[in-house]
Amino acid sequence: MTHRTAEVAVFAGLRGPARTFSYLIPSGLDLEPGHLVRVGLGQRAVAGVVISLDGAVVARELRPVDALVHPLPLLRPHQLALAGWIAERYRCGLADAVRAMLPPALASRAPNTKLGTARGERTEAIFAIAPAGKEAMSGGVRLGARQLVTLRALAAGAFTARDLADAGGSTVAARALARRGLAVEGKRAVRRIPAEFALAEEDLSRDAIATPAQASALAAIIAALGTGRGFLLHGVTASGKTEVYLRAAAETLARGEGVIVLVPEIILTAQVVARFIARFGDRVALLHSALSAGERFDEWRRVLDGVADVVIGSRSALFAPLERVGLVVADEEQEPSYKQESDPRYHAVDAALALGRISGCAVVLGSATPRVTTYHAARAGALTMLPLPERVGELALPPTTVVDLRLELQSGNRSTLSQALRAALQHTVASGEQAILYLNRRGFATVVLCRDCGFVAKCPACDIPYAYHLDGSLVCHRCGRRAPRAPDRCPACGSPRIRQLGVGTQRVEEEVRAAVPRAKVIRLDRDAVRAKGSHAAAYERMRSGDAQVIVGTQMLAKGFDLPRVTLVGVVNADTVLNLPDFTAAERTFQLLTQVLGRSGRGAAGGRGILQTYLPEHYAIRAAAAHDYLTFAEAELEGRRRFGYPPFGRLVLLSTQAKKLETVEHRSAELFEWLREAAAGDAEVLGPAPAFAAKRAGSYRAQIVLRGARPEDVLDRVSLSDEWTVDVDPVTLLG
DNA sequence: AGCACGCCGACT
DNA sequence: GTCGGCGTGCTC
Repeated sequence: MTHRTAEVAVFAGLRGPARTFSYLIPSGLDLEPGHLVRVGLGQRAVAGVVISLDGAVVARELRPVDALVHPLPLLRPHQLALAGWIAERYRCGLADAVRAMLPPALASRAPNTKLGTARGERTEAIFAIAPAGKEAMSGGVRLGARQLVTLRALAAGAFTARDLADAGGSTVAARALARRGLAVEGKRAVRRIPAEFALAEEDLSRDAIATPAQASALAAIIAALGTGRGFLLHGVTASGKTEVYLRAAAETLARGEGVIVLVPEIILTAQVVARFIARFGDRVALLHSALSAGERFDEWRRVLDGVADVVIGSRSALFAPLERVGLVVADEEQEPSYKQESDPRYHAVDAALALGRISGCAVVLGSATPRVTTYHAARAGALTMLPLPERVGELALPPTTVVDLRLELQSGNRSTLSQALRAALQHTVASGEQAILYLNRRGFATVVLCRDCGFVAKCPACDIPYAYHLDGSLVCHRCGRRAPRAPDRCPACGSPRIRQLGVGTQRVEEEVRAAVPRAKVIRLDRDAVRAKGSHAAAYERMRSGDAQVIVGTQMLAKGFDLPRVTLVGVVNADTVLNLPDFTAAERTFQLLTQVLGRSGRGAAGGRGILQTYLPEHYAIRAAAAHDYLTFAEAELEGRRRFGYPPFGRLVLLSTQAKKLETVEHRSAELFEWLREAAAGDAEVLGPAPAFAAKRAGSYRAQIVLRGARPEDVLDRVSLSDEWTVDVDPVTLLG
């Protein structure tokens, strides 16, 4: 071989699936996989990462690599191996997988990317008054007004830019003072930890002594460090999973290996994050999507430099460049947000298990309500089951009543609150306790409906019913389109008997206010939470006892650890259950369990009330009985019957176009190709309109492959980029 | 993303 | 006869 070549994933913003390009390695340039390089692409110079060496089938003139951007590889060998697994499993380009492993600031189309040279720690300027400055204050030296204010602030003990600004001074003035010898300037390392992660004192005391179940779970995990073993830490709410994570992490660090902790929605699990920061301090790097590009880069850089070796974040934190990974934790492993819904469409928990096989790290999946696929794997021995059966401090799970809404309706109660729920609410408030009322609007939005002809006001672009808002306006919850006023006569038949029907948080809130007029009621839903920090504010109002009842949607299900809540009411337990999706029952059970877990976290105990039109359904009965095993058995039986995961795997192919005809033609054509290509290896289901068949003016259709290795079928057809491919989708509702 | 090539309307 | 619309297609 005369010339060495490098396969390079380029960050050029190319449309379509990310591709790699081959380049010659100039002699004398010592390239390794993972190196960041600059290469020419067309007219431009772009950044890219070397993925492999000497893999090119040289069938053309190759251009040479221009230069090495950073002397050290940015991706560790285990990361490149994981990228390979992702590309293979999810049928995406290797370049896509590699791009997901680098901070966006690096992997974007920055033309002349330079890697920041800082050692990973940011610094801020700090100032102090000099002796000459003190003399100057007593007069004699001419000072501008701003400088004088700044000098006084320094004399009063201010030293950061923030202090100076608060006092009316500025860093500019302080620098000027420093140049004149009246002040001194210095630097200090700064870690910007967002305020919501600041540690509450009680978090420290909660790191309690391990229970026997915690101790044996911990021992099993520690014994498995380095073996690549996967675990399911199956513990009910408040059973102390976080403490197990913390101790396993400490042991891993003691062995000189790094730890990755995945959390679903960082803001909602701030307690977990706060406890890790409390325990491990500056060794913690936070990586999640709410950070700015710069912050994210800084945290990533701290990991690369080895300054931080505990990484906490949402799914992409799995790709942190730790030199050695000893332990990966995925908290709340059932959360669908672990699936990335853009390329590469990986599932972070499945990818974590793959990383375990690649690097030998132990992988701990934690959940009170694991996916039945995970539970099945644990029962079959692919994962080790670690049960944490009791709530720490012997808190009882709240006894829960199922209310049959059909009977309520028959007895003439047309309110959204059943007699039982109303009475419980009144009793709770009268006893000085607190209540959470949960409702799921999805699939159950307030619609405007004509009582005479059945006309429903719909969004013209999406063909789904408009949601009625209390101010009289109509809003499409898919595309955001608004109609300022609901019609007062039916556009179809002219009847005036057209009005809203259904349940929204606003309506529940009103009925709650009517039921308990003396209570303070907070509403928390997507509309109410838009203002930043209102989630935390609502939590604080409940925690302080300022409010007694909170009414809201999904976002109540997590993180609300309120000891004075003794009643959780679910206004409509079965809305998710009615969705046409293979995970509908599982999501329902998970949601109900999570919401019920908000009740009875204090000494006063608690109870739950589930309102439903399907009181016999196993998901609802099992949730009320806090019986995961019964739920899982029933659910797995159903999955087995229909070949759904874990008994078969799925690939979701979806497409969209402006014209219905285009979509229909395109999907019929692909369906036929797939049928031939599948050759019995997989079932081809469809083509069908997507659940949201029309969205933002486009029609959508989908085809589902179901089988043992359905993605293999894709290798035998050529898919145009009009199709998106989702291997192991977490929902088929798209 | 850029920047080519490429085939149809109103202009010097 | 030419300038230019942006519709596919390629970039190692």
